[in-house]
Amino acid sequence: MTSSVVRTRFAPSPTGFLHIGGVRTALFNWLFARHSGGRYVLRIDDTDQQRNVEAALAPILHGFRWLGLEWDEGPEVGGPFAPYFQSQRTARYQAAVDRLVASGDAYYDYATTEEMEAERKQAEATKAQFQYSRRFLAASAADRARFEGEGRKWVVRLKMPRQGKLVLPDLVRGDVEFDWGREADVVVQRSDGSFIYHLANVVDDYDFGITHVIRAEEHLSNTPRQVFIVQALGYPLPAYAHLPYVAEPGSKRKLSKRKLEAYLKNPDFAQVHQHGTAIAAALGLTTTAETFNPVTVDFYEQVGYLPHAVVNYLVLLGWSLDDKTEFLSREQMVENFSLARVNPAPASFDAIKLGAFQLHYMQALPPAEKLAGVLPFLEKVGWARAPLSPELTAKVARIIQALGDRLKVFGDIVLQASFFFGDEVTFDEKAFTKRVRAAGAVERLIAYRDWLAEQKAFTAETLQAETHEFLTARGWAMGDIVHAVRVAVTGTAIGPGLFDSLEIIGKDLCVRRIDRALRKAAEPPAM
RNA sequence: GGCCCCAUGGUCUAGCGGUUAGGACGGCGCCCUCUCACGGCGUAAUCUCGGGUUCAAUUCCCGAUGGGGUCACCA
Repeated sequence: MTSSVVRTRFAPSPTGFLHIGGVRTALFNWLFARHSGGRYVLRIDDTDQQRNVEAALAPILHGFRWLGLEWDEGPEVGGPFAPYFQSQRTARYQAAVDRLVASGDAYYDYATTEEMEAERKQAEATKAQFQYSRRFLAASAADRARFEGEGRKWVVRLKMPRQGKLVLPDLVRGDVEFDWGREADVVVQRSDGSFIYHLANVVDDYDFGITHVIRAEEHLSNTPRQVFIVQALGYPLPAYAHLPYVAEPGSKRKLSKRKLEAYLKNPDFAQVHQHGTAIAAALGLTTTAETFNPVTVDFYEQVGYLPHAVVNYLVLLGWSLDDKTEFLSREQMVENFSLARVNPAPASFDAIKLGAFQLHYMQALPPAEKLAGVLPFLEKVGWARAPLSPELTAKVARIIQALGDRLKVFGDIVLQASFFFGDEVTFDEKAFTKRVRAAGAVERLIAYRDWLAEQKAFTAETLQAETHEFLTARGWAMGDIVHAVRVAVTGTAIGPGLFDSLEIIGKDLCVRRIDRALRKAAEPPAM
């Protein structure tokens, strides 16, 4: 299985969610393989017999595809070393355990959990370093028969060395040293016959010809036992690179998808979450902490981020090209990526900064692509249905143009363009009070309404020019009319340029909406 | 607690002995302006501490402190 070609892997367990930290690790594996002209493998760690592996895996595979992190071998694409599911590879693990036992590097152990726990407590009490006595180690068939006669159950443990040091070369951290004597005789096969991750992991990496194990730092402490298995089995040692983990917003603790509540106390994180939630609400999506969380990539797809913005943000979390490059194309990333430039310190997740990348790439997006990106959202709220008529296409294109940079994510369309669709408009009461009920506003609004109804060329450009004349003729300023008209016509005080809005809405509807606002202004304010 | 890792502004980072410590996000101020965004200009803010080594330490070494990871019949 030795190969001179670089082979990396990412091994998600099918949990149903693609964690942003996991994506960063996967991205670095992907980039390293692409940079080296190697292969990137996706392996599924489903040793825990879960029920709906397929259902739990689908969103993860979908997320990777959305981000453009295609795998060369793995689920759905196959490959020369299939199967890529751990649950289907147990024969390989059994063979490895048998060899380990045969060579004396592992043993059947018959200690009960309680007995093991007692030894651990004992060591703790005397402040001694815990080291299993191995008194239930079965050295022979006779031992096994005896223990089993006592009704004991076996487990297979590694017989770890109790002397010497392991010097582990790490591509990110340099040499890391461990004392073998501090490593426990960990279980590799459970009493039910199933296998522990570390064993499966080593066997799979060997079987798949993985040359570089690039994973998060949390695995560093577990590496000695894996190295022991590698060596006992006579496998070549892969190169290791332990990446810093992605930390919580505003903290250095490891990011976890289970702590949404806590992260929402971070104002920046909360702001991004709230923006997404508003879009989801407009789309009628039911959102839960599990399915709708800025720690999960799903969130960004649902809200309408550009995948490359997410990738560009993530590649810079722990890696940099130089002192000033912020925006990198996929090609630049592949060309320049190196493990040597990975920063060993953890980096906290900053959703606002991700938003800055999103804005940048959105601004650079050609109008046709914006139109395509916005379409699914329009369909979801029922403002449009594919295929769009030429008129609707033109209207949406015009709206996107008018929205300009206000359209930060595709989902913003449903938040910011509602008054361009349908007849009725919902008035923002605060804005209505401030702008329409203001002193003199109604009179000016009536005058403008009558004037507007007479206008022939109803384009933003001419409306703006003509409005100026309208105002100077009366000695009014732009501010005297614009705010009330905006609220009357769009219902809200914020939005695209007023004349763009008037043009898109059209004369008749503008007049009707102003009339409605005037009627509302004539009524007493609702409490 | 043991072991291991880490340490430049609030955040992401550049720096690999001599720099006015650079960039980005965010903040603040001003400008632009029909609102909101965008944009422009400006501005504040960083080398955790203590010892060495050296003519010279943010940079190299040691220690402390702080932060974090990991110690399962989870992955």
